Amino acid sequence: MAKGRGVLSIDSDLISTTSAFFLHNPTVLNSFPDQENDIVNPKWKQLATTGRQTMDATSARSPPTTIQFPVKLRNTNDARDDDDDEDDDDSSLPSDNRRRTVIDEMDFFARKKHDDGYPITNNSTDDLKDSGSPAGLELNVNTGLNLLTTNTSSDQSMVDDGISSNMEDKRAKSELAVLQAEAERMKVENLRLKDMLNQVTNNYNALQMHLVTLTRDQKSHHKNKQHDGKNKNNGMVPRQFMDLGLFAAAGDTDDLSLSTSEGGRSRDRSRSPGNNVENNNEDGALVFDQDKKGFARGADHREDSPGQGWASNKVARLNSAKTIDQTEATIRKARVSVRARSEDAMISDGCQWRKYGQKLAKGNPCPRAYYRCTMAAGCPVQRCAEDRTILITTYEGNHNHPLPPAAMAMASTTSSAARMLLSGSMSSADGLLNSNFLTRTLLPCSSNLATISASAPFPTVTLDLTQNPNPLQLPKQPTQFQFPFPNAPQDPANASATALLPQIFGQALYNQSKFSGLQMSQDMEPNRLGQQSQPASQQNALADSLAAATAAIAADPNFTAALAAAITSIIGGAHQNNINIKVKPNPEREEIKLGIHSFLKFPVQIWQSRKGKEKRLAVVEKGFA
DNA sequence: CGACTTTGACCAGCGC
DNA sequence: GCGCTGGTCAAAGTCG
Repeated sequence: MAKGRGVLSIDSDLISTTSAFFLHNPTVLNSFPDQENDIVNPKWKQLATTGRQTMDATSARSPPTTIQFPVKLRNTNDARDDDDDEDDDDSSLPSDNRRRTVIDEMDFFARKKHDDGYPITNNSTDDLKDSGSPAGLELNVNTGLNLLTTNTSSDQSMVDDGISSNMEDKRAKSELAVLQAEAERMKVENLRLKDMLNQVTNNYNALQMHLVTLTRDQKSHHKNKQHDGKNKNNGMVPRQFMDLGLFAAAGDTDDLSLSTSEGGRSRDRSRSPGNNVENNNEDGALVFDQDKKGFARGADHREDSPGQGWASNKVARLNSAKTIDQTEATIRKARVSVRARSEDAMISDGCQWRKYGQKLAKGNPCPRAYYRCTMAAGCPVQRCAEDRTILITTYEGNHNHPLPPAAMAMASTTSSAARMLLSGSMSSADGLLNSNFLTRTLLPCSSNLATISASAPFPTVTLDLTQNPNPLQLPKQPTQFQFPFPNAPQDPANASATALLPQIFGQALYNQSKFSGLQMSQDMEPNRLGQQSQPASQQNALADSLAAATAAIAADPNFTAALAAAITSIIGGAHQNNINIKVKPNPEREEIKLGIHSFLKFPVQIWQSRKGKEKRLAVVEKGFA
């Protein structure tokens, strides 16, 4: 199996047989020929140890130590020797039959440069120049795709038989078209399923609301008989629209007076996913307070049309206001808690903080200090710190003023985390479920870094900068996202675990991009991160995502159709994460770059070993410094 | 003297 | 209703 080299390597056969890329062809795992002889570049090896994971499709059997997916490019003369191609060791190869001539390879890729009709140039990134980018992250991804198909005749014919490139192009184009159609079909189906899910969810909510209404109505009538008609609004209680979960739990109009406080604090958010509305409501959803004849939310009681009567036709307006206020209030109350080891009283994050209070929290010998940002009047960002050794800094709100560069990092971090949290808690009706999901999937590679609290008074993201991987936190992410890390022992469970990936990795990637700030936070205090102190923390995140994607693909051959979206997402995430992905030759392999190709929506570089017949594709991203 | 910290008082929310 | 707690205010103290 391939030892990682830290380069996204795709079986170069796919270059010549683009059609194989998405075909659900029988898996032909690419055994990397020189796995034993291939000396890993020390630097790359280091990168691999930082969390780079093998993306080799064979990882399930024998987790590779890196994500590199070295794929040999079959010698066109090897068409008849497919079975023997697995033995790629350059030195061991019979020179005549196994070694692709350099000319062939050069021609192969050179054609891309000059042939407009080359099938894999369907996207517009072929203008990518060789990464003159600074020596930064080398992201080598072993896609683990079964890109090598049994149909290698095209490759062979292309070179050996002298068939014109036009025919090959036509064939490849047609196959590409088929694949694109397939991808489109799956996309449509995915959307359809999504709609179905939404519809089911809506129906569920509607039914639940209806049930609550009926129950409440029944109880209200019963109450009215006993309490002098104290409550006149029993027929339609607006709160049920606002706070379905609470309302269902309360089920009594007499409790409405408590809704302001109860809704925000006392209810257990983790009660059930079905009470998802409650989750949102707790942190800002409007709650009708009958005693006050108006709306209040959580802690602050913001009057909205006091005394206004309620009727069913107010629902739309109410929902609209609810959405706005939810967003506003949740943004205001979302908290980002940063844990870091520090001897100082507070983290120097570039902002000016003024202490305005200090309390001794019960049961905690360490005082809790309250700070207020003094860079601008009314800046809502506050933080408190406690504990002697571990400084817990809780940020709440967003700065309402320009920040100095020094403060940008933390501000960005917390802001990103807060947004992530909000997106997780508000964009979905899953409530707690969603939060948990976020925690596990959004942070597949950093679950030990960040946790999301759904039970706290306010939605809180905790960024833990103090720890090495913490066993007390999420049960070792791996149940969903573990991939063989370099030097990590083989874990057969991974094979089955990867089966779950197709369902989640996409969103994980998407969410991870939102969570870039968390990764930034790692970089902010590299010395406090133990194992994560290496500068490749971001790379790790991306590598995990890549690993997830590729492992997912590897786990399910039928999933190859998602490759385009997957890697596009990855690269997209890289953009958002501002991660510099670059590729450079592997000196150990004496590689030469053959060219740059557009592939999918991202450019790839093609590298070839000078001596061997191997080629590798490297996903390359440029433009980041 | 201004900025900042300290610290006790105050207030509101929450639980019992 | 009462007490506890968290959060805030503001006066007094400290420091440069």
